[in-house]
Amino acid sequence: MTNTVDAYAVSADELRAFIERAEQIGAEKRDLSEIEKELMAEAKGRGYETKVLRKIIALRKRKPDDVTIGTAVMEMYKAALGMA
Amino acid sequence: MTNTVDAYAVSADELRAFIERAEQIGAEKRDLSEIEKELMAEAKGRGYETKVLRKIIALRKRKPDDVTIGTAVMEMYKAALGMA
Amino acid sequence: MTNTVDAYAVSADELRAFIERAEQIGAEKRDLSEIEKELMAEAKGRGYETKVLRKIIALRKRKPDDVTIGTAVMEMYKAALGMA
Amino acid sequence: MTNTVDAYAVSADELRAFIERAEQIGAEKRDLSEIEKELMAEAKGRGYETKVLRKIIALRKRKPDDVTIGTAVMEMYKAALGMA
DNA sequence: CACGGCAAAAGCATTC
DNA sequence: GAATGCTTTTGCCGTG
Repeated sequence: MTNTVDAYAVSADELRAFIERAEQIGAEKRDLSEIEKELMAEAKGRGYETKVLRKIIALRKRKPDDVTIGTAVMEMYKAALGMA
Repeated sequence: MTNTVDAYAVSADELRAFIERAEQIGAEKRDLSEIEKELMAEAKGRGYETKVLRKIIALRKRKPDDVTIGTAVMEMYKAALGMA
Repeated sequence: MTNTVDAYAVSADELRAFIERAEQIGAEKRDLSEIEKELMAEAKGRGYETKVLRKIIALRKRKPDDVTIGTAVMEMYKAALGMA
Repeated sequence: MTNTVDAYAVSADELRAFIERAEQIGAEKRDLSEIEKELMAEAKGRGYETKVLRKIIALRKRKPDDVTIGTAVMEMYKAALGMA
């Protein structure tokens, strides 16, 4: 027979499982961040400017349309402000 | 003989390699985020409050930090301030 | 009569006003950071370890948070996980 | 006569004063952030794209030289990658 | 479905 | 120049 204690125990196991899986995913993300950091350090050692590298990557990630639209609005605002 | 064009070409290959490796890492991170999202959706379907789940996870991550900061000077300052 | 030029001019004024107000706020923030820096320098001159000071401040900022998250569901989950 | 208790008491007061001043500065910074948030919300309500607004502000904050140098390297990398 | 709030991540500055 | 913490940005989720 299933009583409240059993149900609670099952719930605790399930809860713990969810949390541990989430924490595992978090750990893997942190590993990837570490690898990325090392990669950038290597690039820097090879003479590249990591700041610009990151900008390039961000640029490629965005949809081409977003960039176009974004710059169009940007130009409009700059023009309104008398910026070159 | 190595001329500027060759050097430039090599540089381009190397540059491209760095960027593609970084983008690959980014893709893996996004995959993990997707898996995490699905995990949370599953937890929600099982009746858990994902908001609280996330807080629990954050709490467990912070707990070890509090242990780390137990220096002598810290304890002295805390005592002077009447902190537990 | 309102033509596009006038509308544009008005828009430019408004845009400029928003930006200048934002920049003013940014300047005030930087002033505060500067004051904080000086304060820490003074504390250091008085013999305090600023690193520990900052940790104390961070600790006091987190303490109220722990109280905030004391929901019933949270407590239930923590109990199920054997957390204090 | 100054004994350790008095010296300690004075130190505690001084320590507390430093920390409270720092916390006060932190509170003021948070207030400014709140005001900035409201300002941006107002701008959005007036039809401006806050994302672009922030970029404009960042642009004006940087020294003109920085922008030029940054874009030069950026163009070099983009060229090497065959980006438009 | 747009909006605002919230938590995670990235980027940045500052420290030693 | 490595590392820490802070600020800013980004994505996510619930809500009107």
